[in-house]
Amino acid sequence: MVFENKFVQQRIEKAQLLKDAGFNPYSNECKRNTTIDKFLNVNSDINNKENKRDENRHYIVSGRIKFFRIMGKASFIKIEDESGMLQAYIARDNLPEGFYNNTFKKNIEVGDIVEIEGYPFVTGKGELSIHATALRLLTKAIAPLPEKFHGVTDKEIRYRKRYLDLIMNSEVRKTFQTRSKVISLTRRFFEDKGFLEVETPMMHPIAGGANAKPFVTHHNALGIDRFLRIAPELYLKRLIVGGFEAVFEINRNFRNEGMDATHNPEFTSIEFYWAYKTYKDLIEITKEYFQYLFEHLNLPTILPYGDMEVNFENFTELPLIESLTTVGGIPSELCNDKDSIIAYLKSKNIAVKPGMNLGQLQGELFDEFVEEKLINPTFITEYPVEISPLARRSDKNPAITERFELFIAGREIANAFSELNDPIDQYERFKDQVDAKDAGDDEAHEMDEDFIDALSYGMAPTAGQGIGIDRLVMLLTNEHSIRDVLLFPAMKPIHHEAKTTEEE
RNA sequence: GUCUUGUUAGCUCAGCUGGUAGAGCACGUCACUUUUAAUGAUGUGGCCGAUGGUUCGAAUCCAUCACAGGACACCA
Repeated sequence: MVFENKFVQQRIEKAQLLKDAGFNPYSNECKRNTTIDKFLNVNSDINNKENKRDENRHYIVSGRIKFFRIMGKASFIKIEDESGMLQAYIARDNLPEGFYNNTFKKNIEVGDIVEIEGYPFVTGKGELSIHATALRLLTKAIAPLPEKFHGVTDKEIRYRKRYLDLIMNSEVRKTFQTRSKVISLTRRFFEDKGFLEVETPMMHPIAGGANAKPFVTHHNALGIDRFLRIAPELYLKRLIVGGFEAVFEINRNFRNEGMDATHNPEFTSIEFYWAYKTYKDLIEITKEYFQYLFEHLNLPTILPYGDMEVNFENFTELPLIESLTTVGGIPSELCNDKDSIIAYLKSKNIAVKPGMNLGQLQGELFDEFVEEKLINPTFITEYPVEISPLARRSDKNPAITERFELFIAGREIANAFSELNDPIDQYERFKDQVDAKDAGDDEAHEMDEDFIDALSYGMAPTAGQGIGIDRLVMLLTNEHSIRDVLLFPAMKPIHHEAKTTEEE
């Protein structure tokens, strides 16, 4: 039963008593004329006034009751709206006859949403408050709020019932306000640079653009399966072929993989593609982008993240192979020899999968010995071609690609490269991926013939980049779980008894 | 996927080597017209995550399962 809890029952009764007394427990008549933060700002001068009050000022504020202190014939309550918290002084003799004793004290309680009419004054203890001349119930809460001091701390409740988390933990709202700002600033930044925001399909006939397992869904009318997209990349590049020169898309990707502190099955990224540019230009625009974000979010350029301090004034570039030695401390002579790397990894007790090529092994060295040491923003460049199936080869050295990944606080934040636009090279690389897939790699790419077709019409030299928005927000808000920057993170369903027995 | 730690009242938490459940907040009743987690008095409130087992007896011991947190593996 949904409403069987005794506290809920009690509150439903109170709602009925209010209804019987002529008060609609779900009234729609809102007369609010100011928000709480405005009230507090506008009336900050009250403390200097005679009697510390001004009965000529008249306000109506609304909010949820968070504290309720009855002191006999008068009470203090605190109400909270989106902008802040305000104390109200509710005295019997300032309210209609009988309202205080019969209605307010008996049937109004913590959790209810009310509207308070009155004038500003400062209490004996010095708190700017509203002196109520009227109080109206707007919404009766029939579920009791969690404990007023500790609030909700249980992560499971906080994620499953985010609304409760938001009611009880106002700093959580700030995280999501920051997230929202990051997204709108990102949109504005790229629009101001002349990029066009586009929307490409989320249901793909072939899941491409990344190495990941897709979700499968079904189109009934066509009788065919579709994949939820794992990346928008291949569609955005088709648009560059079509003649758009700067496009971006901010939206969700879906990957059918494990969940942990940095992975949610659906996550938000921005990908942008820029014709007649190279990854060098992307390094510059990325620096500019971070500067823009920090400026508009008012963040300090030396940003704390956990135990770390990240200096955002100091972006550096470092070729991957060089980083193995200078950051990872790996002897440089073994970094270009397969067998030496395998021996080195084994000597460090790291399992090496059979059949890895040189590029993959270098990537392995980087992941093991370098990545977590890159605290200040670092563009790692010159990725081996074997681990960059969609990136353009360097003209000087065909074994490496014109690519970078940006690392901050020991984590990858962005991935970018000059795009491969040679259709025959792309075809060969897809074929290698198909072979890998046949050999059991279920994250390898499939052959996307239409994409090859598109490239064969000619794609202007283009640079493209992806940034994981969730992880970026984690970094900027000093959060350490992706679930704390997602309003409704993915959670397993709770199996009820009846359902479990049914399944067995 | 593996390991590990949790799950007790609406919420935050106690509960010893097995003997039939405890606090604070909230809620009910009473007192109190300037409180700040208001205070004082008093009372109600529990299928101890689920299922099985051991035992005369299980919140407590064992097994399985569910969910969550953390770590590792994979990945963005």
